[in-house]
Amino acid sequence: MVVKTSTLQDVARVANVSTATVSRTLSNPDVVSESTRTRVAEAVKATGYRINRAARNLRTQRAHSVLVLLPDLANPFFSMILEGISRHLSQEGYSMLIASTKQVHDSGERLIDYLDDARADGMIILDGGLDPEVVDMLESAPQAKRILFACEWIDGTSFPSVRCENREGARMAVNHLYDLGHRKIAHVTGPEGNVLMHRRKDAFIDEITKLKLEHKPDWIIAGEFSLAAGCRAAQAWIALDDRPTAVFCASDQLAMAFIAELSRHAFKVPEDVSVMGFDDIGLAEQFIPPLTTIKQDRLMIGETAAKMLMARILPPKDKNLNHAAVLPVSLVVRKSTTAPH
Amino acid sequence: MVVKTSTLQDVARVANVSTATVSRTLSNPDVVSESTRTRVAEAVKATGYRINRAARNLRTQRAHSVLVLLPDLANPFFSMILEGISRHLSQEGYSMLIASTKQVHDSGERLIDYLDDARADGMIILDGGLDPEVVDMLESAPQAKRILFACEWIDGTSFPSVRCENREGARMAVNHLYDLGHRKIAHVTGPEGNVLMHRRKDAFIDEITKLKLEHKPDWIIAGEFSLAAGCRAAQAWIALDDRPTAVFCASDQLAMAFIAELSRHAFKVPEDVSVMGFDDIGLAEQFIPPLTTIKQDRLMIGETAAKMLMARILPPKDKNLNHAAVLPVSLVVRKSTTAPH
DNA sequence: TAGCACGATGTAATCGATTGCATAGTGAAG
DNA sequence: CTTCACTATGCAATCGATTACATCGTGCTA
Repeated sequence: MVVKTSTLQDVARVANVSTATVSRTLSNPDVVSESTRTRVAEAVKATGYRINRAARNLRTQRAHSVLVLLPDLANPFFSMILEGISRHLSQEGYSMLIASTKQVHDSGERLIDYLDDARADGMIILDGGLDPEVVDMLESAPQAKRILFACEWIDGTSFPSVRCENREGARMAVNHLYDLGHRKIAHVTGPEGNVLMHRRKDAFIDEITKLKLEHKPDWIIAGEFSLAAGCRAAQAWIALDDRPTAVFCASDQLAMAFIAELSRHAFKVPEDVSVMGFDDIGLAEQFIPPLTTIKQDRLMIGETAAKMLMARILPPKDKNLNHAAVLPVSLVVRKSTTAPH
Repeated sequence: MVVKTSTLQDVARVANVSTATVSRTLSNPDVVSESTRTRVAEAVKATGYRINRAARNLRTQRAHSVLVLLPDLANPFFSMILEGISRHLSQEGYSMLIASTKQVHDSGERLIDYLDDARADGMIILDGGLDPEVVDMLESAPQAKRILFACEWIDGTSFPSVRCENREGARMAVNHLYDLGHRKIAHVTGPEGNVLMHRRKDAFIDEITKLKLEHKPDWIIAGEFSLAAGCRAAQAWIALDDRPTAVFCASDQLAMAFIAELSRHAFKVPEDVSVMGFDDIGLAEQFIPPLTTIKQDRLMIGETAAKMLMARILPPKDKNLNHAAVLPVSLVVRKSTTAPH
C-alpha cells in the first residue's frame, strides 16, 4: 500500500476526543452529544478520513460483502439479476463479489471457503446444477443459513430460494397457444436434470393433459439453454411426420435459435408454426419476429434475493424470514404466435 | 457471526509450534523445515483451519480484491470480459467486486472510496463515459496508478487501458464491403461522445476517403449502443433518397436492430442492403441472417486487463508495465453481407 | 576448541476499528 | 448536602494474521 489514509486515531486527535467516541459518532451518532458530533464531523472532513473496511471487518467479524455464484459469467441472462442484487446490497453498504461455479470448481476451491474465509457473509447461488457432493457439503456446513438460491434451486434441500412461477408460466404459455386455436403443441425443454426444465415440462404436460390435447412423446424435444440446442430442436421438429402447429420453448434463447434454424429451412414463424419463449430477455422484443414469451422480472428476483439474504445475515430486527419467494410471471404477446392456418 | 472457525493459534497449538511458524509454513513453505511443514499440514487438516482474509487484509494492507466498474450491469456485452477478468484474478487469489457506475453515482458514493476504503486494491473501469469531475478526482488521487480502463477509455488522461484495434476494425469492415463491390457505404455510429464511436467513425471516414468513395453527410447516421437506436437508424436509412448499398454499424446490437427494423419495412438483408456489425457477440452467429462482423476477443481483453492491473498492484517482480494493450480484431464473414445486386 | 555463519523457530508489536466496562460530570430528588 | 440516575466519554482489550528482530542450535573452519 503506497497511500496512507488517515485513521480513526488521526480523527480523534484532531477532534480532541478518543477513538471510541469517533467510532461511536460514526456508527451510532445518537449516543454522542451535539457538540462532539459536529467536532468529529469537522475533523473527519479535515483529515479526509475513510473507514478502513478490512479493520472493521476483522473486528466485527463480517465481510460486508456477498458472493453471487453464476453457472457461467458469459450468460447474459443473469445480468439483470445481478443489477437487482447489487442495487439492494449497495443500499445496505454491502459489496457484491462475483464468481462462476465452473471456475471455482476448476480452481479447486471449495465454495464454502468463501464463507469460512470471511470473504463473504453470505451467498446467492444462481446455479441449480451444482455437484451433489458440493451441495451436501454446503448443506451440512454450519453457515448453511447464509446460502440462498435464486432462479434455480435444488429440490430436496433446505436452502431458501427466490424463483419465478415456473409452473404458472408454462400453463400460461400452453393456454395462450390453445386460445389461439392450437391443438398440437410441442415443447422444447431445458437441459436434462435442470430444475427449471422439470417444472416447466411437468406443468406443460399437466396442462396439455388437462386440456385433453393430443400428446406424443416426440413432441417433447430435449434441449438445453443454448443456441445450438435450439437449432437441433428445430431440426427435430422438421423431421417429425406429424408436426405440431405450435412450440413452447423453455427459454427465449432456445426459441430464437429454433426460429433461426427453421428459417434456414424455409419455414416461417408464425405462419408455419407458432413459437414461444420463456424469460423475456432484452432481445426478445427486437427479434424477427418479436417473440411472444413469458416474462420473468429478473430485476425483482435479484432484489428479492438480496433482501432475503440480508435478512438472514443481519441482526434480526424484523424477523421476516421467508423461506421461499415465488414471483409472478406474465404473458407478453408479440408476433411469433398466431392462430394456426 | 455464528460460526467459529479455527485460527492460526489453534493450528499452532496442535502442531506445537508458534503462530509465526504456521504463518510462514503457509505463505512461504521453503523457509521451514521438512518436519514442521508436515506437522503443520496435519494440524491444518485436523483443525480445518481456513485463513481469515479480513485479518490478513488488515495486516498486509491489501484487500485482495479488484473492483470492476461497468456502465450498466444489464448489458450482456460485458459478461465475457468479466469472465476473462475473473479467470485471471482467481488464479492470483484475488476476488472480483462488481459495481455499476450509474449505481455508484446514484448512491452518492465516490469511486475512489473503494480504494481508500481498503475494499479493493485496484479497479478496472469499463465505462468511458464517466463524468469529467469524477475522472479528475480519480486522476489526481494518489491511487491513480491502480486504475485501468478496458474496452473504453478516456482521451487525454493518463490511465493505462486495454482495448481492441478499433481503427483497424473499421478499416477491415469498409474494405470487406468494398471488396464485395460496394461503393456507397453508410455508417451507423455509436453514442455521441463515446470514444469507441469516434475511433470507429474517424477510421471509417478515413478509409472511405482513402478509397475515394462517394461520401455524404447523411450517410453517417447517429446511433447509440441500443436496440432502439438501431431501429431509428434503419428508418433514417429508409428515408434517404440515395440509399447506400451497405451499412457498417458500430455494434452488433445496433446491426441486429437495424436489420430487424428493415425487415419490418420489407427490406431484405443482404439482398437489398449489406449490413455489418462490430463485436461478434454470441447471438451474431444465430441471427437471421447470421451477422458479418468484426470480432473482438472479449475474453482476452478481460484477461489482459486483469494481468496488467495485477502487475501494477503486486510487488514488481517482472517490471513489465505496459501502458496500453491494443488487441487485434478479426473479420468474421457470415451472411449479412454480399455483393450489391 | 573457539568463533562464526546460517538455518529454524519463537516473541511480540502491529494493522485500525469496535465495544464492554469504568469513570467523570450533571441535575434532580430526598 | 448526600445520593442516585443517567449521559457522555475514555480506557484498553480484542479480532487474527504477519513479520522484524531475537534467539537457539548445529556444523564448519581456522
